[in-house]
Amino acid sequence: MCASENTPRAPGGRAPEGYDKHAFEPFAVTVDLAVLTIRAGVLQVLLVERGQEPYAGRWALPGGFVLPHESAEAAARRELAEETGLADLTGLHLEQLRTYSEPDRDPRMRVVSVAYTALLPDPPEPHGGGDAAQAQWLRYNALGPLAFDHDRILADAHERVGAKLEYTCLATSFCPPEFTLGELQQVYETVWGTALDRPNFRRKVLATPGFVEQIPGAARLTGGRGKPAALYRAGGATTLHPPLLRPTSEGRP
Amino acid sequence: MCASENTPRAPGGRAPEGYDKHAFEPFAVTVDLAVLTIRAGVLQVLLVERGQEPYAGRWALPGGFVLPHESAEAAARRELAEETGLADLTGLHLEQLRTYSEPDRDPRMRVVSVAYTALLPDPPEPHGGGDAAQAQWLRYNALGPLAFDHDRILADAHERVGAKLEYTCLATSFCPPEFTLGELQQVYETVWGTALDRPNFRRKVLATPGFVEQIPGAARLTGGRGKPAALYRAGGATTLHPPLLRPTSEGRP
DNA sequence: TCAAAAGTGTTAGGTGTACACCCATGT
DNA sequence: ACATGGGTGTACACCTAACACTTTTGA
Repeated sequence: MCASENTPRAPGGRAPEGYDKHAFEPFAVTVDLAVLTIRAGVLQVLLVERGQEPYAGRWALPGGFVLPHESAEAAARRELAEETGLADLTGLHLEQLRTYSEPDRDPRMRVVSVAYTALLPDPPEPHGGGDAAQAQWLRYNALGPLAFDHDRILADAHERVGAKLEYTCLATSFCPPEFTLGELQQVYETVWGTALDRPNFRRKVLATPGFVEQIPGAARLTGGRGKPAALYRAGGATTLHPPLLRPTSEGRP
Repeated sequence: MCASENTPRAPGGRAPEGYDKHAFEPFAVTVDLAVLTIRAGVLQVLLVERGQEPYAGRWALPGGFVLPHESAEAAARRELAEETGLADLTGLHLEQLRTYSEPDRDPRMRVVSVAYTALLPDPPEPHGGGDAAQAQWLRYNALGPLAFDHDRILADAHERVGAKLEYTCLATSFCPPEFTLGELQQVYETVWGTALDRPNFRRKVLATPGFVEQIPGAARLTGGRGKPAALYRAGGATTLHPPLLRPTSEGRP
């Protein structure tokens, strides 16, 4: 609820009379970013190395404080720009994941963090913008334990992205403006960790109106060899009907 | 992120040296509850009437402040118990929806709210517990505009619940411990607002292992007339494979 | 005997899966 | 030629939707 007169229990059981902004222990509100990309068929995550305690030397998700006059989403967008050095975040998919609020998740103070998932096409080299600590792409597999509860946040992000690939057109967010169906399929295979049947994948994608649209006449050689692949753009649709379910989707209770 | 040394921009651009807890404008962190139930085939929402400005006289979602030493989920559970007067929240489905953080969503101060969706079986009469304002069940349709951004929160909750009915066993959370398949179907029909084919619904549910399990020998008359319906319990499964898609699921871009 | 609600059967058409096959290109 | 990756065809199992039909109760 918003600050209301109903059950207006400020810490200590007193009502926040007149909404004295400093009458109770403040919460810090931050954003955490799970930024994913696919480079060379490998799922990669943007991480920063911590220099101080706690968790000094560990990798952590990028993020930062939400400023007084911005929304959490605006904060996420700002932090992402600072961390990657990217000026234009066009083609970026940014989506709220969930909020993590365990009282002891940061040993120093009470921090409530709104986590966001961002998907980037191609790998913009993470040039640390100015004062920010250098951010780096690391393979999603082969990560030691991260700082704070960031392991869990990252796992939640991965799970969410995997699920949304099934029933949305999200996969194109991993792809550059022009891509082949093979590249699109590789997104699914990389995130899901399973191989897909190429002919069936192709039919499924093309049968979904608005998922992709072909760029007439364009083609590109992919592996140096083989038939040049037709190029596609992301279409206008956002949802998949019917969904593109992962194989062996049975038995995941 | 947690409060870290990376981009540690406290309001005003200064780093929060030593994490002075009062060095910056505090955020209030609250929870909002979208509590849904189905009574007599009608979707109902638990709401409280506001007595003070802003939005005096309007209906609002129940909720309250997150206390310093509890998680947002614990706060949601506590507020729900206070608001409904229910001591045992067994059989309750409580799930984080998303976080709303627009800077101007509460005109009095900066309030970041973590919204939760709760589903209750049957209608526990909302006996206002002690000091809390009286909460009431209102029909989901036929709601005037709510206070704050609660219209949007409620719409998001409805959308989320509708979507989760498709691929999870969530529907049993609307039902009492023992229910008929007709009642279960009514949950789907009420939330989705569409009629379903009874024979096919029945087969679908029974073919999903762990969705429901029959109580041997038990039966109940439902409409005063007609054949008594067999009774079922919720099973152990949580996900539906394959999903139970809403009809006319096409063309929802 | 009829209406109402539960429950069963049947069938036509669509969807997903698996796999065989052809096409274009570089080496 | 042959390997490599793109693209097409096809057959079969399965699922779904639609609807006819039977069963059990109260009025």
